[in-house]
Amino acid sequence: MHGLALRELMFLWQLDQAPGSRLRRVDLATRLNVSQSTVTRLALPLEKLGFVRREADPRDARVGYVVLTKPGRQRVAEARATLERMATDIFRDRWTGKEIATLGELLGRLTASLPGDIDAVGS
Amino acid sequence: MHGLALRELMFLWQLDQAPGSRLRRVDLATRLNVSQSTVTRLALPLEKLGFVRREADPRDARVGYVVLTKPGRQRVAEARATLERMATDIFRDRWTGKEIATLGELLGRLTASLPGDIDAVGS
DNA sequence: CCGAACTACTTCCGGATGCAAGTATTCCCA
DNA sequence: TGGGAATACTTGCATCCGGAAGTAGTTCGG
Repeated sequence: MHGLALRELMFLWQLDQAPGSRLRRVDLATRLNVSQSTVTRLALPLEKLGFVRREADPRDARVGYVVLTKPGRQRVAEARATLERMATDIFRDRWTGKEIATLGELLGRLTASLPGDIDAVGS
Repeated sequence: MHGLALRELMFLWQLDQAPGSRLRRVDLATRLNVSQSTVTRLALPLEKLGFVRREADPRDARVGYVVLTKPGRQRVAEARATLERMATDIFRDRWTGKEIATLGELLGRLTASLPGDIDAVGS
């Protein structure tokens, strides 16, 4: 049918980068910059597809881990590869390494100096 | 209660910049980078608040203009002022004019070279 | 002058998301 | 050590949005 939505790839990718391929749901939410509800809802289909699996914490019954399965890791590798190809196509022959670095640095500083919510423009 | 949402300000702002303070709904959608449905829905509350008014085209009965009213223009001016204060606060003492210019130029080139839809990552 | 193609707009539908409320569990201190 | 505060998570609700479908009107070729 189709591949992963970008946000699903980011979801799996974070797990792939995490030690033990596992993350608490709160931490995953933080790293993805989304709410906990979103993590809950994103996880469901990925569990059904067998890309992630739930695990409980033996010490703290509140926390639920999301852990990347073997098929999940395989899937991330493929998706990352095609995403990297896309990125390469975008930048090759149009951007120098220095320009990319500059953009990255400026964007980092910009997000750092931005307020959390600029949605409401005072009356 | 509260002020305008950012997207409502952009809506009114586009009208303010347009010749005659009026725009066809399609063109407004294009300038705001949103769908026509969104323009329809955004316009409704703004009409009720009296910031914009509908007008028909005498030549073409299909098109509906959105035109900025006098209170609307007043409101845009206020909101723009506070938005500019916010922007000034963000950049002052942290960014040089040259850095802002560089960021703007790089972002422009980036969006120009980006594909429309990168939401699906091929299987 | 007629109908097909096109255009402008609205409405309906489904997807995505955050927040608030609810549940369960753990922490901490008086 | 008992109970309020804090934490992790899920679910319900409201909002926002784009695309498909529907309506109305215009254009153009034959």
